[in-house]
Amino acid sequence: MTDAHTSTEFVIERIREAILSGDLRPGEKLHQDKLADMLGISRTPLRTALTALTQSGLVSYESNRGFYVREFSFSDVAGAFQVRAELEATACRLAAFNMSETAERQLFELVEEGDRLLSPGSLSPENLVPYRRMNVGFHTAIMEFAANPWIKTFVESLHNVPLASDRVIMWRDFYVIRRSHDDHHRIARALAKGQGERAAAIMREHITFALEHLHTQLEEYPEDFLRVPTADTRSSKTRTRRRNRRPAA
Amino acid sequence: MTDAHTSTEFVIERIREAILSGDLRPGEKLHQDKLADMLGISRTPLRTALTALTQSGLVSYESNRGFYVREFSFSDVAGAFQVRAELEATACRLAAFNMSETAERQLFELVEEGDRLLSPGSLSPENLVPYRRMNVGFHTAIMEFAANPWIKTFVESLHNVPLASDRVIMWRDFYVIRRSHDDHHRIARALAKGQGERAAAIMREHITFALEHLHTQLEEYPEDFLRVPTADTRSSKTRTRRRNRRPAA
DNA sequence: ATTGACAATTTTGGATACATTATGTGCATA
DNA sequence: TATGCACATAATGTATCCAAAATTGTCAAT
Repeated sequence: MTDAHTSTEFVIERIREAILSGDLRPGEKLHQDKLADMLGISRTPLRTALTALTQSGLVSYESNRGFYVREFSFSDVAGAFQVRAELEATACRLAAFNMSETAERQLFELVEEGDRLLSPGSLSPENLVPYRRMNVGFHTAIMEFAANPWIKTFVESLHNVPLASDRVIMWRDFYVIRRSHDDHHRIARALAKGQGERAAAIMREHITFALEHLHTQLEEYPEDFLRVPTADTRSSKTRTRRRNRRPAA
Repeated sequence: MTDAHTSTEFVIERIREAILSGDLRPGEKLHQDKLADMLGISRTPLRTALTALTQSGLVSYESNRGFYVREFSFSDVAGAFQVRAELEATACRLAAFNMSETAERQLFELVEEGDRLLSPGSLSPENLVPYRRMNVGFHTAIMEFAANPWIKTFVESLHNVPLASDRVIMWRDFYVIRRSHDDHHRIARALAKGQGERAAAIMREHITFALEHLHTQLEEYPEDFLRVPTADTRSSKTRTRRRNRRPAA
């Protein structure tokens, strides 16, 4: 199934999934004993997993107080899109210099795959996952052609921000998807022709619009999304308690 | 001394320093028992520290084989500069919208501090550290004004790439420093006037040139820098051993 | 001499036990 | 009633111990 050799690696993946899927809620305390029990392991590999997830940004940590599911404000999400737009635009600019025959073919195949999935005139539920795979593949491919590993690394870590994750697809409005896929067409063609700046511009807008659209969708259909914790989830009592205690130490 | 409350946090900092300073060489194996002994702690907090450092990119890890000081190719370093240039340019563009009175003042104070340090007409060894602090402060300040935490996060992690770290200063050629600080002047003024694009352009070149300069310096005075591991540091024997064994698993 | 198999040793990964720090409760006091 | 302190409780951080895996060394066979 997974290629995780150690239980730590296995648990990292388990918890990441639980957080991104919303099984573990933002701000929720990650109780070591309880979690270890649930997962059927001891605290040692669990703690290892949690520190790893802390570094990759999904979990927050305070010395001697423990781990929490990290909370993201909407401004964090917006910022993630902003930076992703820049990074992937840069990827386009760089990729334009490295487009081999096979690279071109790979992009066009992904684009055609998208065409097939959208050809019915709507995105059926069973095509949602394949479409997402295609989408991820397209963006990833370009970052690989850019041959700058940092871009891919950072973009991946931005996908750990819940609503900025590429697992969110705007499936409600077919026209939006169609248009988004049209961007892919143009980006692929631009790259093939070595028009790096053009590809970059389309990509930047492609991602910037995704944020804008997310924003409007959030207001119209908030129930479609996991709650974004703008307010605090913990009781105000606990919070003041904490504030008062900390400075003493 | 440090504000590390746990020995894990303390050890993370110790090891990071050791790696960035070159005490621990790229590719070197991080032996758990030995390291724990040296640091006077048990393996548990050490392992925690190592997984944390793995995620932040300074250490590499293979299941059941252990931790190694991560090796960076020159192309990694170049890529780090490239991405940093884009990120900090973006920071400039964003910061231009958020320039408060105090923000302006803060920038100009840093610039003036630089003027003072450079006024003798050369950068004396005892001024090297203050200059570095000023430099870091300047770049950090702009990223903070940009109000997008991701930028700062990623740039910080790029500073973990040995030669891309801001602890490397090109002190040999005073004109280069002077010119670099002149960029700071212009960036500060541009931001103060709300000229985001201009500031971004200067910043991009500011960092792009730093890479170019590093490159020439590396060729002229390689002994000034810690060895960049283009070739492998481990014995070829160990390496073939590994290659042959792995596929069996 | 080289290769391959096997045992011995070392090293890593995980579980448990212990120490330390935070949290919560109750009581005394103002 | 509210506040502050002391103690009890619970949770985290670290050390130690055991199990599993990898590395090393030995030896026979070719």
